[in-house]
Amino acid sequence: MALREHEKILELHGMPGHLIRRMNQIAVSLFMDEVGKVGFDLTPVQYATLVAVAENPGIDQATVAGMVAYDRVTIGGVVDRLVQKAFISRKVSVRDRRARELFITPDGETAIAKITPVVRETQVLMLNGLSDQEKAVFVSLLKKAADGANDLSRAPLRLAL
Amino acid sequence: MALREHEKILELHGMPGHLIRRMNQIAVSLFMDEVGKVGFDLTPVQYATLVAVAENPGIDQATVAGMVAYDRVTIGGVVDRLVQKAFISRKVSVRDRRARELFITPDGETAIAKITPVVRETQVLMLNGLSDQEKAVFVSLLKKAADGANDLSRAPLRLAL
DNA sequence: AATTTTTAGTTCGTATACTCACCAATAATG
DNA sequence: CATTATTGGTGAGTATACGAACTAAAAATT
Repeated sequence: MALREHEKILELHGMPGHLIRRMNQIAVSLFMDEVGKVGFDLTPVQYATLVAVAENPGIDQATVAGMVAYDRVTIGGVVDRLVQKAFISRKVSVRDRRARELFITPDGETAIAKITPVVRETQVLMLNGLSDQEKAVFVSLLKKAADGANDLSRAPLRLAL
Repeated sequence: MALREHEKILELHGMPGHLIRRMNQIAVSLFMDEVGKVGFDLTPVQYATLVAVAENPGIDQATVAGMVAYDRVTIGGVVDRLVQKAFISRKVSVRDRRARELFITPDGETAIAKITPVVRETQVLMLNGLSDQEKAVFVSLLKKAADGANDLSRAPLRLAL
């Protein structure tokens, strides 16, 4: 490789923020690969949104955004693409004409059924550097950390009462 | 809130992939806030790139990309913005006319000096849901997991020999 | 009931974070 | 030494992931 005489190990590589970003890259990359292998072109965000709609028929976009911890704008775009793929349908609510009610379609149900087992496998695969015991500890700390710092996020998780 | 009668807790919320994404959101959000407070508008990626260039004067873009685990295209854009902010300079290499040698400017040095302490504090803040001992365990598992799955990433970490 | 405030969704703008395809230049191979 | 393969950087295209500002509609307040 060119021009590589004087590299140093950066402090960066021990920082949780940097490591978390790398893990996120790995998780997204793996997700796309594995889901692609079974014939679907779906991102992690699209999958999360699809599941949230499937489990809560008629849910509106803002509530979905809260459930999966995204902002409204991003979810708007994600829903656009899921509608285009015919995995969900969207219609103006009669009760609140500002809101759009979301429903899963038969194609969407099929996609979830086919993809979900792959997603579960992916969750294990992405931690294949850790032992089973370490995996358990890691996930529990991850959960604790995410909950503890939830309010620091721009798009905090918001579950209904 | 509207339309929120029938929400369920999603399986999603226990999945490492989802939790990692949320932690990443939190980390980025916190970084921007804290760095903004001391008067700088710099993203985590821009900071990582800036540090890599500062520690390795004359480094080319592809090598920087490997060091911070990004793809070449993204780093190209990041470097564009850092050059525009006058934090780094870019010139065509004499040894390899394809490559661009990157150097930090005095303004860039100042920025690093001012920002680095804030970044270190941020790393602790984002884990404030964990005890000191848990923080240590978490970071070490994070490192192990990221190294173990490095090859699964689209933009794996590549350190020089 | 009229006004104010809040909320759902979208549009616009910016910055990652990639893929694919391409060009120019270097390195490797016969 | 000529050809092939690889590499550094960029352009085009897609999908997050936000902030700010806007419209329309509903909720809260006076």
